[in-house]
Amino acid sequence: MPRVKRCLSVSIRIPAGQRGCYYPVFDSLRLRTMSVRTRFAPSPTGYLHIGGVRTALYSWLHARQQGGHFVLRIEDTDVERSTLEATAAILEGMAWLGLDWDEGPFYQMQRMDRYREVLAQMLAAGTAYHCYCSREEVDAMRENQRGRGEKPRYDGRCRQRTAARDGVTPVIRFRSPDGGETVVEDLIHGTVRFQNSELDDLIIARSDGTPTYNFCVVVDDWDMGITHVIRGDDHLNNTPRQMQILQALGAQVPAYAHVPMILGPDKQKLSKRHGAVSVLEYREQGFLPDALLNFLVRLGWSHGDQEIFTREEMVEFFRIDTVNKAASAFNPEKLLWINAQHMQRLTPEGLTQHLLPYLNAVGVTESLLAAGPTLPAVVALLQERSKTLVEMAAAAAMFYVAPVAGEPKDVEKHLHGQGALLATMTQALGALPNWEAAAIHSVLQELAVTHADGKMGKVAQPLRVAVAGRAVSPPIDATLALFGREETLARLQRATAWI
RNA sequence: GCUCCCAUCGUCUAGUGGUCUAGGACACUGGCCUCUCACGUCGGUAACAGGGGUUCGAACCCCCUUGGGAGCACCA
Repeated sequence: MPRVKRCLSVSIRIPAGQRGCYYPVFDSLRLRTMSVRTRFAPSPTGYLHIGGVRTALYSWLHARQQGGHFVLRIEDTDVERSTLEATAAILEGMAWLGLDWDEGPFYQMQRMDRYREVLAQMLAAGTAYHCYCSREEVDAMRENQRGRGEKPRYDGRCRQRTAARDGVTPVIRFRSPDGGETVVEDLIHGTVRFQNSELDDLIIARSDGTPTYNFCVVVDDWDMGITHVIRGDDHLNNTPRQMQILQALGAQVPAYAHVPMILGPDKQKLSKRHGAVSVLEYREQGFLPDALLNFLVRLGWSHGDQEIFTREEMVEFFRIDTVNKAASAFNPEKLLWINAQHMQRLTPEGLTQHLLPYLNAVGVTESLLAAGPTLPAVVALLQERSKTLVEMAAAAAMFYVAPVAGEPKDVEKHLHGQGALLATMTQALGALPNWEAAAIHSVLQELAVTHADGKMGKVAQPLRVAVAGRAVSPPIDATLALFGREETLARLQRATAWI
């Protein structure tokens, strides 16, 4: 058994019989004085999905809150599946969300020399060895073990081999400890014990010399001085292996936090059929980055009864060790609600900045905007009746582009046979001394009394359909105020043709 | 098959042995507000997976069962 090194969050128990030492070893002093370094390490084999974003967020929050550093690392060693587009999408997604990194992005493909160097060291130190077993041989071994109801694992038959086997380029395997146990002190899951006998000698370099995932991660986390590895809990089973390699290297073992995964609304694994899984799709759908982050941070974590968090509050209140252990289901309705809440809390000016691209997307150009009412004023009216920026852009368009035709259903219901009323309204509004919401409101109220038994709805709805083209809009007085008199009268005039 | 993880309303969660006839939020739903749509506001429906322990006392501790999930690659 290799010498046990001191490390941060692990202890190794010597099997009964070999008396003596228990290496407790939680160096709390060191943990407190060492500056925090976390990382997010996606592999660029697809879009940046929502589950990845949450682990990125947790890592980022922990680093920001502790005044530490957040490192971005791209794990692109799977040459077959990694693409430049995916890398670009990841960076763009992170940037959109404002999850800024202090170091990187580092690319594993650019670190090959370093991996080979470490590999050579391990070979020399005897913590790794060449294995000449053929795939067939290993497959047969596993087949056999499965047949006996055992967990398939390499039996270490090349450990003692000193001579090369002709015509075979060997892989390199890690020489894992035979007995005892490896204990992960996970910040989220607590103490998790693994019997070392469960872990076999894993391949750390392929026969073509390229290093494998578990090895690269270890070397990178070590080199980059990562103090807290925050990642999906699908990696919990990899952790003891990584810890063993770290120990064999004489490196300090970081603290681990394995965050549960995100499930679809049906509690099944989140996939495309659940709708959007890529972050950038959420941007397209009109979600505010802070709202998405707020939703994600609450999925598996809470701070009293608080639901809405600003970015600053997240950084202040978030604690990685209070994250829930159980997987949680993605709830689109709640995301929508949180987004609406964030939209309401922004100032009209602030929200306007977010809205601009979406307006352009629906054809409201800069020049149309310049010719119409001031945008923050429109935003202020729409702010508490829009759940997404897309929805808001659609509603705002009406202020800059007059409807060419009324919604048939609404015209039928509210405008049909109202020619006289429209004419009266046109006249009354045209005669109004000052064009402002309160004055418009008074006029409409008078009209309601004189023409509609005092029912405001009987006046407001026909008017609304006439100027907005549909039966839904912000309060009609405020809407007309923003249109301006000229535009309002023009629209009324045009609407007479719809009747 | 083996190893590991997980388990409170439909969903996200609060709850760490008595203050729980289990709290909040989304969704759903009834009322109020109201020119439409929203917002807001007041109310309602709705949960400790099951079984054993431990204890004077268990949602909280232990064990088992059940049900989910992950891993067991020359993928990451």
